[in-house]
Amino acid sequence: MVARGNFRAPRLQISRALLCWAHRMSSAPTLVWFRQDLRLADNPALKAAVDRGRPVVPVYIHDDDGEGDWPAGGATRWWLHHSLKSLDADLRKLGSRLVIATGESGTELTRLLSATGADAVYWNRRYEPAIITRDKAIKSALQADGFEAKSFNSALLFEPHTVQNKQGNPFQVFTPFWKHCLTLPVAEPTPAPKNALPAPSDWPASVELDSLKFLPTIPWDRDFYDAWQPGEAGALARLKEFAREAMADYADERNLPAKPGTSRLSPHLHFGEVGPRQIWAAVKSVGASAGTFPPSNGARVFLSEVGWREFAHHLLFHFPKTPTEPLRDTFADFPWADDPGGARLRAWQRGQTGYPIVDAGMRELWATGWMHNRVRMNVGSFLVKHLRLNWTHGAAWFWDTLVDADLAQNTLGWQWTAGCGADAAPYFRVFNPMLQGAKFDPDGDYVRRWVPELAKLPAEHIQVPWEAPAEVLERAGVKLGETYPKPIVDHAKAREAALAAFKQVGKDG
DNA sequence: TTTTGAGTTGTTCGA
DNA sequence: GTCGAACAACTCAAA
Repeated sequence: MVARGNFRAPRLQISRALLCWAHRMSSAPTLVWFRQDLRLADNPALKAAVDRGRPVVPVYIHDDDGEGDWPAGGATRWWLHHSLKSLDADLRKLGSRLVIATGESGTELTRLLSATGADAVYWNRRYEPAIITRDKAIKSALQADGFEAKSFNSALLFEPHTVQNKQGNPFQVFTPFWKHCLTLPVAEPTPAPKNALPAPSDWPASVELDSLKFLPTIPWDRDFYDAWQPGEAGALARLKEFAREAMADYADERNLPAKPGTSRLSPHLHFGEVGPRQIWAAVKSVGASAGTFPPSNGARVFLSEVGWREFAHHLLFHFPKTPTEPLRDTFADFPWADDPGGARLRAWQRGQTGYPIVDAGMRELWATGWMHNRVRMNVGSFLVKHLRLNWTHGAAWFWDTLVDADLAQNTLGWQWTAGCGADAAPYFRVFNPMLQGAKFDPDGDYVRRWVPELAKLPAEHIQVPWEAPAEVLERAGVKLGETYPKPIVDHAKAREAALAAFKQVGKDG
C-alpha cells in the first residue's frame, strides 16, 4: 500500500498542478486587436480567437504616432468615431464589448495582456510601410515575452508579398498584375460569430470614445450624416444595394457623377467594415443566378476596380517611398509652378477655380467627405496640369478631407494623375474640364447640385459660364467675378505650359 | 535572349 | 461633323 501510495501521490500532485495550469490557461483570454478590420464577419483574427475557445477581449488602440507620417485626417476620424461605436454595439449584441485604449500600441497591448491575464493577441494585417515596421516589432517583442502573437489577412484578396511576376519582381502595370491575380484562388468569406463571445471574468477599463475627440468641434460634418452609415451593417447594406441596383450597369453609369452608379464602398473598405472576399462572394452570388462569373460586364469592370485597390496595396508595399516621392525618379526635379501665398491651391481646395466641374467636385468633397471617381481625375488633373502644383498638395488635402482616405489608394491615384507613378497617365493626357463636364455631366445636374450659384444656367452654358451670353448670365442671376469666379487660369495656355513641362520631365534623364 | 505588342479613365488637329 | 493619328517612355509578358 505504501508503495502504491508513494506511487500514486506524485501522480495526484502532478495532475492537480496540471489541472490548475490547464484551468488557468484555458481561461486566459485572447486579445483581438481591431485596426482597419472593424467588422465581425469574415474577420479571421476574431474567428481564430473564438475558435481558440477562451474569453475574447476585443481591443481598439488609438495610436496616432504609430501611423508614421499619416495619422488619420479629419474626415476619416469622423468615420472612425461612428464605426467604432457601431462595432461596440455589434459586439454588445454578442455579450461582448470593445475596449478602447489610447497610447503606443505595443505598450497598450502589454498593459492589456497583464490587466486581463490574456496570453495571446490576434490581429489582421495592415500593409502601410510604417505599420508593417511597427507591427513586426510588436509581434517579435510579444513572442519574446512568451505570448502568442498571430496575424491574419482580412483586407486583401492577394497579399503583396504573395504576388510577383515571372522574373520574381513586383508588377508595375495593372493589366498583367490583375490577369495574374485572376489565376489565383480567392478564399470564401467566413460568417460572423453566431453565439455570444466568451467574456472575460473582468473587463479592463476602457477609454470613452468621445474622449478621443474624433468628431469636429465646428460642424463641417453636417452633411456627412445623410451621405453615410459607417459600420458593418451600413457596409453590407451598401454592398447589397449596389449588387442589386447598379452593378450590371456599372461599366457606363460609374462615369456619371450625377447618378448613383458607383458602389460608394470605399470608406467601408478602408475601415474593413466589409472585405474584398465578401465583395467577391456577393458578385459571385449574383453570378449564380446569371449562370456566369462575372455575371455582367458591369460586374467584371467593378471587380477590376477591386483589383486596382489590390494593385495600390501591392505598389505601396513594394515601393514604400511613394507616398511622398515619385515612383519614376525623373520627376524628382519637376518644375512645379509658383503659387505665391498659396492662392491657387486655396482656390482649388475651396472649389473657386471658375471651372464648374472642378468646383463641383471640390465642394462635394468638402460637404460629404467623398468625391465621385470621374471628378477626382478631373480635379487631380487640374491641380497637377492646369495649376502645375505638386501632386503631394493634392494628396495632403484628400488625406484630410476624404472619408475613404487610404494611403495606398491616395498615393496610387495622385501619382497616376501626375504621370509619375506606375502605369501612369501619359504626359499629354490633360483633362479638359469643359469637355469632361459636357460628356459626363451632360445635363449639368452634378454642377447644379454642388455649385448652386450656377443652378439656373441652361445645360449648354453650365460647364462654360464665361462663354454664356450676358443676358443668359443675367437671367440665371450669375455675375462672373462676383457670384461665381472667372476661370483662374486659361485652359489653352495652361494646357500648353503643362505639355511643355511634362514632356521634358517624362523623358529619361 | 531578344523582340514585339500592348497598356483604366484624353484631347487636339487636320483630313 | 466624323475619324484617325499623334502625342513619350517604359514595363511586362508572350513569342
